[in-house]
Amino acid sequence: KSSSRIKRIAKRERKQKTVALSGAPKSQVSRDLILRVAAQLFRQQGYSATTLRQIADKAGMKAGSIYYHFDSKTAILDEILELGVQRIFDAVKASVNDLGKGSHQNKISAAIKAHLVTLLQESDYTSANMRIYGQLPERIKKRHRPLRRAYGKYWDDMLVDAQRAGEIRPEILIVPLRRFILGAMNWTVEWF
Amino acid sequence: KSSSRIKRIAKRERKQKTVALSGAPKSQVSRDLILRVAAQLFRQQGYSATTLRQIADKAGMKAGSIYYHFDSKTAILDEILELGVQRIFDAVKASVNDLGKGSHQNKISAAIKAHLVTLLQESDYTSANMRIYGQLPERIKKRHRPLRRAYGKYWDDMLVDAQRAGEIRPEILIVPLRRFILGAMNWTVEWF
Amino acid sequence: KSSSRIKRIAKRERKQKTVALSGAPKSQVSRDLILRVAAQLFRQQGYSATTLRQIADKAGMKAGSIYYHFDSKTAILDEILELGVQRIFDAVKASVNDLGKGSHQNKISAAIKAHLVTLLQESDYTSANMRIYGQLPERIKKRHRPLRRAYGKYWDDMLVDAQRAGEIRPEILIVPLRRFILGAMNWTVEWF
Amino acid sequence: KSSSRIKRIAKRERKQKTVALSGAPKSQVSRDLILRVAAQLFRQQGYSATTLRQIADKAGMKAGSIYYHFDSKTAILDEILELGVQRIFDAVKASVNDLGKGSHQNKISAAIKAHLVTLLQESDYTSANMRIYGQLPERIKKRHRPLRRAYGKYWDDMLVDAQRAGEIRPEILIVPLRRFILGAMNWTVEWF
DNA sequence: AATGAATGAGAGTTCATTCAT
DNA sequence: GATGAATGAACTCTCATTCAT
Repeated sequence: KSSSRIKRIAKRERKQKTVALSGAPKSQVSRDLILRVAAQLFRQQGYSATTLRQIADKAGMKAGSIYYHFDSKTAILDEILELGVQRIFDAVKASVNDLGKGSHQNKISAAIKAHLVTLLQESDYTSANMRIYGQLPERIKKRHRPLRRAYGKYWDDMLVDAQRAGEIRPEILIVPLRRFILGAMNWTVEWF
Repeated sequence: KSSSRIKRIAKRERKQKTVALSGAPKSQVSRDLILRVAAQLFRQQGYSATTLRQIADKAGMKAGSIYYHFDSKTAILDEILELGVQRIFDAVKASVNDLGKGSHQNKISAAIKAHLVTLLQESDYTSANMRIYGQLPERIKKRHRPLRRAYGKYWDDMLVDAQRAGEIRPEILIVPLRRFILGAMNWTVEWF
Repeated sequence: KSSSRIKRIAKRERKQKTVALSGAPKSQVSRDLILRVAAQLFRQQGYSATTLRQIADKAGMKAGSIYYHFDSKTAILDEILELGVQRIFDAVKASVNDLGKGSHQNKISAAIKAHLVTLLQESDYTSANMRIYGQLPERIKKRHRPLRRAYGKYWDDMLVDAQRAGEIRPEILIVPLRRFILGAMNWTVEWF
Repeated sequence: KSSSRIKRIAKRERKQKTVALSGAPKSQVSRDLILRVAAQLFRQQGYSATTLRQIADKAGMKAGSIYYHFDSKTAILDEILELGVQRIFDAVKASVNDLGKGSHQNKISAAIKAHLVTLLQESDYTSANMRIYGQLPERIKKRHRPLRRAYGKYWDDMLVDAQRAGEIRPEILIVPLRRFILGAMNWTVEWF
């Protein structure tokens, strides 16, 4: 375990050097490719039904080569899981900020639009998220809960503000409302 | 392939005889237990992340013993997949038939109620169905398509009749309507 | 190990009682049937490719039932291995003895005829012997060496007598001669 | 089935390239080693009594590693079965061709010599063939019948020619004659 | 940056064997 | 005498992972 940690750190340093030297990250291409095909396969077949060899095949390389870019199969999963949420989160925040000052309704509107657009654009990552998250072992889910909670909190805050401003009826409970909105949006991606 | 089908049928007949004689089903108990715990695990972790040893553990037996009751892991899956749909289908048909003559709205109402009640009662089987069906290899899904199609057709017929009778607006497309109704109902089970 | 020995003895005693009471051994029928079908299967597929379930199927019973008659799969094998040699040995001895006084050539002639006739009559046992003996683990072969040696010795004695009487040329070595005769005869059974 | 055949061919080509480039065959060494020790074990213990772990042990590797070189246990068997016949076939053809023009007797003589010499040189493969072929399931034997038939036909043609030329008495039936010759030769290998 | 070859842990499965009935 | 149900050990096979090259 400890030796693996050391190796991981060593690898990271190597990578940063490469980036620093070339200006344009070289291996980044393969890395992204792996992530994308992995996300597709995870979505179609589930996480544990997907083989590293399948991923490697689709990415045009051999299974062993993946380990130059990632430490393990879970490392790929982790990154996909994070990307899926993070990209939406970023897009939503950016879109709401761009709005500057607006009614709460406008903000929520913008957030919904940004969420949906990103969802469909990055559908590999996001849809993989939807499909497989529920079936992952607790150990893995735990690592991603903070980010997911943060995104939930962001919505809750937005909705609470709107409610305080009287734009949402006072008797409505915020948390179920947020769950309903996000749930509804997320499953649109499954309709296609 | 055909010989395996013959064996399956032969086994079922033998079993029914035993039940008929003794009153108390003997090995059926183990069989049902295996099915139930397998459905639970499939639902929680997905099909391929679930081990036969896990199933056996939960059922209080050893992995090898499962093969006295089922031919393979897929055989368990197949039965779960079928049970999940069949039980709902049966309940819905029975409920609609019991109604005898009634308005189309009443029939649809009864069907919805029966579907939902069975969904929640047999939630192991039905919910396993929902969760894992999308990620199974084509080869397996193919086997279950006929039954699923038949159930869809049953609803379509019912809805078409209602539309002809003027109880559903004429411009509404039946297939998307049916998909929406079933989809909405099925995902209620995930809310809990 | 020791408890298994005790059980085996207990079983034997029980069996002898049954025989003593009924006069005509009852379970002997099943026993013989098992031996015969096992010999056939061993011959066709080899010892370890043959399952107890296959044997049981062919004998019209269930795998577990075999254990009423035999202690183990090897016990069946042992008996087949012994029967194959013993029956031929007995037939040859009887045939030679029946001859009373005769030339050595006549004796050898009679022995050959008896060996061949029995070989073809009891072809299940004898042919199983031929085919599988060479591939058995040393541990098993060891148990059957004494009987096989005894049969070899019987022939050697007969041939030595013939040689002393001048009916076999003196420069011929007996052991290779015997091996050639028996080998040639045994493989006739494979020709059909 | 067809995809597995394609893979096999693809693998062979890749390997030949490697050989051509490096001069020293790399993984071919392991492959050949596995084949050789497997043939030995199959011969001694039969096919189904032989474990992949036994093969791996003798080849100085772990059981799983075998699957880098072969698709399955049967794939190893198939190759051994083919090699055993093919090598003799090739040697016999070469030897007869080298003879150029000669009497039919000379040809047959050369064929017999080549068959015997190869039989004893490659005794692992050939002797494994002899011993286990008879006990294999029909499914496997079927795959190897064409090659075996071709070799039989080669001898038949040669013998027919000799008979037409008057070097074999006309009343002799060729097929039994060929069977006798090949049978007699093949069993010499068992004498040692 | 990538590959060929190997490994070890664990998967699904088979099978001789046991034993209460 | 025979069976149904279960067991445990061992089997073939898969797969994430490693590492020299």
